[in-house]
Amino acid sequence: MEQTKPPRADRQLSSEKAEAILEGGMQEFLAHGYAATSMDRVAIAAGVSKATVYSHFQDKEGLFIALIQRLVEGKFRSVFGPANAQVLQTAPEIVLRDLANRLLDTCMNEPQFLNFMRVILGESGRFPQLARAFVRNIEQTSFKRLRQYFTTCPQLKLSDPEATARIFIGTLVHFMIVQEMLHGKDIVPMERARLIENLVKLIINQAEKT
Amino acid sequence: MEQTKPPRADRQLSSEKAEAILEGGMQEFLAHGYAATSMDRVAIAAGVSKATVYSHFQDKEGLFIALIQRLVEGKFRSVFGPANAQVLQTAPEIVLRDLANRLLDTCMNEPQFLNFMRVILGESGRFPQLARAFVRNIEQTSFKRLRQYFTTCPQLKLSDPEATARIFIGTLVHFMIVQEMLHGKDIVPMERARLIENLVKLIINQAEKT
DNA sequence: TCAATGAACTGAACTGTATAGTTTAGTTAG
DNA sequence: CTAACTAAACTATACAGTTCAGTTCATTGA
Repeated sequence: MEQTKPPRADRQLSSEKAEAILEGGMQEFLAHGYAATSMDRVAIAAGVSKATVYSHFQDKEGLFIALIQRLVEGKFRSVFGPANAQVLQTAPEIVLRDLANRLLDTCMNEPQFLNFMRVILGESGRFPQLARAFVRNIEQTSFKRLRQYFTTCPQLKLSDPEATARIFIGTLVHFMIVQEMLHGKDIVPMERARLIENLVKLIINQAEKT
Repeated sequence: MEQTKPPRADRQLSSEKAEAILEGGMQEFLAHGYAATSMDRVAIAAGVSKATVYSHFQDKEGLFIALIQRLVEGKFRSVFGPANAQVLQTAPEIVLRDLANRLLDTCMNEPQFLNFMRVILGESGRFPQLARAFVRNIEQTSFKRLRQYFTTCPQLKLSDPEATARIFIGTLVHFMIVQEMLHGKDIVPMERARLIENLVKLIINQAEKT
């Protein structure tokens, strides 16, 4: 078969290649971590020549940083869910339960999210700027949103909304880490709904008490 | 120096060398992660020849697994602190506050602990058996201990001690991850005592309510 | 309409270094 | 004497990053 027909003539646009490289780099880096990822495999995954990779990004570290920054600022920023508008009309019990469920759902529905967290946590010693970007874009945002809700919700009068927000998010994130990331589901089983129910009640009762 | 009993069946290798290799491997693997650690540097760190490393351990993966298993079962098992005996006489408020402080202290006092967690979390996708060993030896143990306390403490009558234990530990572990591991101290500052105070009050009030 | 230009890209070879793991010849110590 | 150990060389592979000759294609200019 001597055919060499190029089936499709792609327009040579630099930004499309850059996009493909970031996409291929995401696959590789999230699957194997920083050190175990090779630039040859990134180029193959991106469907691009190695030289093109190095014409768009300075080096392996530069690609990795650009890639993680992008994920932190875009793709995974929505993990902690957007706040609805008329939540203040709804009972806090329901709002909080829904929020918790949405937060944990997002981790399951984004299959890459667990690997993303693994890379962020595993490389947080060698790439502290990426860890800080994660905190700034994801943790801080969710703290702020929840504290805001705790502060403005008429039925809730918490003495320290910020600390309560930390307890809420911390409980759920740790649950996700132990059950999913560390494969603890069968070792320390716990129904998601049961944990959420207790967490929500703890906060509601606290508010009623004051 | 008293000598060890010379067993004969299998190969008899010096346990001192094995110890040194595990120690050197710990330094290297915890500092650089699995993929970025070289066996040459492990041998140098252990003060041992490379051939000796391979006579004690089958390969890099075998050394890594043996090493992490050991850390999980020994060195870092105490992180979540031993339970005292006469705690049941003390007010729960004080017991829980002390427990939380001890838990967070241990992370600071064991400077390697953060890197240990980074490796466990970062490699949990490629070494699920190590992640499970971590859950079995550290998370499960602390859940059990705290649930036991919640169940037996006369002043506390929690409706779900297991879930409450998860909330307690999850809040503290997440705090440690965000503030220390992800370098979030300056981005999302939070006094440790303030968080602990709120967490403890949340649980105490819940108990009084019932 | 048709070259001609030039920038983006390709594939493959290439450099230099690092790696996992083995082998060998020789040394130490019980 | 022997078994653990050492130092160093060695094999074979992989990697980051570069170079280069050649291809593709859109734009230009006549």
